[in-house]
Amino acid sequence: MKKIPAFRKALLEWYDKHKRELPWRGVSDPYAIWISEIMLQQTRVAAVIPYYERFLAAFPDFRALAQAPEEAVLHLWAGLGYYSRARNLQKAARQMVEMGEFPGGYEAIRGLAGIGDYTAAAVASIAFGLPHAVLDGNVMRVLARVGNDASDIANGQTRKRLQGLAQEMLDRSRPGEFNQAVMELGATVCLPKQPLCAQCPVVAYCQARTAGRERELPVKGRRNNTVKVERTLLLIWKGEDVLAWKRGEESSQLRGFWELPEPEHLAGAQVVHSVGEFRHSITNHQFLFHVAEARILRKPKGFYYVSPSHEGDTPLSTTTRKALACSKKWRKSFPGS
DNA sequence: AACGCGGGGCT
DNA sequence: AGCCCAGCGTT
Repeated sequence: MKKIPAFRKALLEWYDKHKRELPWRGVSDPYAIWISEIMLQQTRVAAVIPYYERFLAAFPDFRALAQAPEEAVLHLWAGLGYYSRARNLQKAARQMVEMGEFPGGYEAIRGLAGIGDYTAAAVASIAFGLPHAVLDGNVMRVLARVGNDASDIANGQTRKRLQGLAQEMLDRSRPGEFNQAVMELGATVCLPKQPLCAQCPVVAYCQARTAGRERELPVKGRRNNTVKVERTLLLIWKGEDVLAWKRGEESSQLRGFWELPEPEHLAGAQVVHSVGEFRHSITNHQFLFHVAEARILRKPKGFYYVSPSHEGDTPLSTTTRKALACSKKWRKSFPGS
C-alpha cells in the first residue's frame, strides 16, 4: 500500500481522540495487560469488564495467582467461557514464578501457556513497546477492506500474508497504540455488517470502499451447521443442598465444574414436577433443557450434595446456574410448595 | 488444516 | 437463525 505513513498518522490521531476508556487502558503493569488480553480472546469488551475488575482485585499479581486454589480461579471465571484459559492462566503464572519475573521479550512471552501469536504480540507491544503487529478478527477485517482483498481469511496462506501486511503497516514508534488503534477501528467503525465509513479516519486509503465492496469483505469460509439437542436436568434437594457431580480431569470440557444429574444417570429417580425449561447454546450446539425436581431413595456413587449459595469451592456450570434460577422462579410463582 | 471450546449480543 | 467476538491447543 502507498502512503503508509499518512495512514498511520490518520489512524493514530483518530485513536487518540476517539478511543474508548477501558479499565486496562493507561495501565502499564504487564500482568494486568496480560489478564485483559486473555479475557478478550473471543470475548467482547462489555462481557470482560466486570470479570477483569474482580479478577485483578482477587489476584493482584502473578504470585498471588500462582498460589491460589484452582477452584477459586475457576469460580472467578465462571460464565466467561473457554475455561482452559483460566487453567492456562494459572499455569503461566507458575511459569513466571519459576522465571522470577514477568518475561520481557516476545519469544519468552510466546512460550507461556495459553499465549499464541496474537496475545504474544499484544502483550509485547502494549506492555513493552516492542514492534510486533497483532492479527485478530478486527485487524483481518480492516486489512482485507483496505486492500480490497477477497481471499478467504480462514485460509492459512491468507493469514500469513495479512500478518506480513500488518507488520509492514505497524507504526514502530508507537506499536502498542497502533495495534490497539486498528482493533479499535474494527470494533467501533469498521464493523462486520454495517461499516460506518462516514466516520472512518482512513476511508481515503480504503480500496474496498472505493470499489463499493466494503460490505462483502472479508470473505470467510462457511462453518458447521448447528445441532439441536433436548435434555433434562434434575434438581434433587436435601435441605438447602442439591445433588451434583463434578467433571473430572478426563473431561475435555468444563473440567472442574459441578453439574446436575440427568435421568440417564439416575435410574431410580422419581420426577416430582417440572419447574421450567431454558435454552442454552454453545459453539454449534443448541440445547433445550427441561428442569425437573425429583426424589431418590439413596445417594448414588459419584454424586454429592453441594450448597449453591457457597459457590466458592464448588464452581457451578452455567447450565447448573440457569437450572437453579428456573427453580427459584418456579418457587416464587408457587409459594409453599 | 480442521476441530473443539462458552457464552452472549446483534442483525 | 446465524454471525461474530482483542484465539489457543490438540490432532
